[in-house]
Amino acid sequence: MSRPPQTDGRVRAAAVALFAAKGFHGTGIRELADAAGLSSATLYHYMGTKEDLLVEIMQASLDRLIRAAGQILEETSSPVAGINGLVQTHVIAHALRRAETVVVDTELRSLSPDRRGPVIAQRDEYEKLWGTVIEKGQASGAFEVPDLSVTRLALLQMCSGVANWYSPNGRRDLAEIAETHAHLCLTMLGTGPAPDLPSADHYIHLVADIWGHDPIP
Amino acid sequence: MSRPPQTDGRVRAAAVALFAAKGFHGTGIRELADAAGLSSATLYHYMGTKEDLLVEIMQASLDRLIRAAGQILEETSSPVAGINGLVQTHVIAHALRRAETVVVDTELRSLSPDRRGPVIAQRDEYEKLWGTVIEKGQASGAFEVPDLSVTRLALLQMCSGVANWYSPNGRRDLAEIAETHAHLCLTMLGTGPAPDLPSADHYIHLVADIWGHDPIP
DNA sequence: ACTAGCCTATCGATCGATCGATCGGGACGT
DNA sequence: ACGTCCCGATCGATCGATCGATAGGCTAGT
Repeated sequence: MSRPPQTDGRVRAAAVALFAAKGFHGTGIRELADAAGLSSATLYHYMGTKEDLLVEIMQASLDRLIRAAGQILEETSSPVAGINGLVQTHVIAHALRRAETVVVDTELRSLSPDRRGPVIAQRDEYEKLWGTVIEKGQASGAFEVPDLSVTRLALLQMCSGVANWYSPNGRRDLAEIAETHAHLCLTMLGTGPAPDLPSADHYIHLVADIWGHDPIP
Repeated sequence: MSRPPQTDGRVRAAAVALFAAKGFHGTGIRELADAAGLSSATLYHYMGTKEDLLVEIMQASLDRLIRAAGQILEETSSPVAGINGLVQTHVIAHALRRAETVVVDTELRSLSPDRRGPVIAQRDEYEKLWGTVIEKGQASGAFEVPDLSVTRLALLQMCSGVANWYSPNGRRDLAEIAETHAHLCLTMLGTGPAPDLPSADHYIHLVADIWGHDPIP
């Protein structure tokens, strides 16, 4: 049932973990090779340059976020339900795959200028999905926000922070954390209590479908 | 009026800027020496190791945040006014001194384990000030939050994010941004409209007093 | 069935460059 | 003469990356 560990995947998994823990420039290729169970020479059979590997990791992660958001926006109609889904999914992904999301959130500055553009474009594409929903909520009177883009940035930043402190062994369980964030965000947007929203479990399954079910958190 | 550029300050300023822009491990000491207008050998006349320099920068920054927060908590009585002050000051400091705050927020992982403890303790001390105010607000019925520590983390993360995108040449001016964040935070905490809070200018002056008035933002 | 040719996966050795850090000594003010 | 400030030269270590070589497996031709 569970996939046998392919070398290519081992390299990427090791890189995600190390880049998240010690930073891109703080991780040497020998260290990376050791973690993947290879020599540093063999590493280059599975990747281009070290920067290529970083770009692939970031783009794959952003691609999953964008796909998840698109799926949510298809299955919801109201802005309230949309934000609820975006927030919970974002929080759950940042908790269960905190290594790769931390890399996306912290290593943009490690990219050379010519590699940075496409990654930033992908990030902007994702953030634009949030902006659109917030704007619709504002237009329909469901939300009441003082400033659209400041609010969008504040929401995203707040939800991304989960990756910095979530622990699977922690006091609170994931569904609780996701729902708390959704509640905080919707309150911040000025909505009253919202009925009939999907439970956190729904979004946990959605994340598992897109990111894979492996118990790596 | 303005202080003549002291070499020691030039070194620290250059380090803050470079560490923020390229990361600690992404900044070489020759690069740092160039930016400070010195040789790499002379650099060591003004600092210990490169890691010593990083620790000093982080501790100085956290010390200022703690002093600012302490000053605010002295001059306010209600939790609403307290959070308003903490949020606005945090936002303004993260905007006007975004380089040093970015270093604090992103380079903890670059510290060796024995240097990390004291810095984390300082960060925890600062965050505890927020936690105490939130707790008092919850106890007095001024706030209505689903989870004290998740809320504290969400608030802090959201306000720190300003350092990632603020630009002095941007569309919105700083007072506007700070007040928007205060409004979002207080709404999130479930308070109604709060009268008689100090304007953002008050906190801009407070930040200038503690961080210095230099136009380096 | 045997083999020649090719592809994938792997490694030890090593490349030039850069890393953080140190040395001995010069210049200058007091 | 002593302390402060400064640097060129250089240290050993490590960096990211490439080299040539080897072992094994698959395929095609005979």
